[in-house]
Amino acid sequence: MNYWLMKSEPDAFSIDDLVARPGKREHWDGVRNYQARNFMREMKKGDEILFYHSSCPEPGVVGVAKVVKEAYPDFTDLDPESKYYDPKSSEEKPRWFMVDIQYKKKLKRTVTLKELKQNPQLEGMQLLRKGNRLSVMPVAASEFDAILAMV
DNA sequence: GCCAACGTTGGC
DNA sequence: GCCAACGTTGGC
Repeated sequence: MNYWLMKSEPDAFSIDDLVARPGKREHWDGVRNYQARNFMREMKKGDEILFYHSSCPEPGVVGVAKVVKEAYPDFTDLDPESKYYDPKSSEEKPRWFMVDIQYKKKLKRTVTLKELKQNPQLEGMQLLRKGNRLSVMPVAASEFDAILAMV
């Protein structure tokens, strides 16, 4: 099994929004970065995901989800009304992909970015690299465990 | 709101 | 293929 981290702005879609969805699952649409897309295509059913809140008063890891459907075309890129519309995508040659994720748990409290930076076990974590802007990225099993142990 | 650090685009 | 200009992300 592999581990991942996915960022979401809680104003747009929070861990609580995931809980409120039917079946506590949701398709992760709107990723428009090739590296992030490629990571999503590597995801396997059952992989676990750290749910991260970004661009908010307290950025950090807030919960865990799992992959319940592997990568398939992100249909929002075909919809001219969508803000994720991409005229260069087509049904025959989809450009963007998404996965479905399902809620697993919410942490008792947010493990903040600040704390992550202070944990020596997490040195080298991709999230903490300077200038990192990826919204989807791999997490080492040891990092995943270390973060959950911080709660 | 600022700004660093990217990624993308497009002219050449 | 280079690179300047531009747009976006995301912490602060």
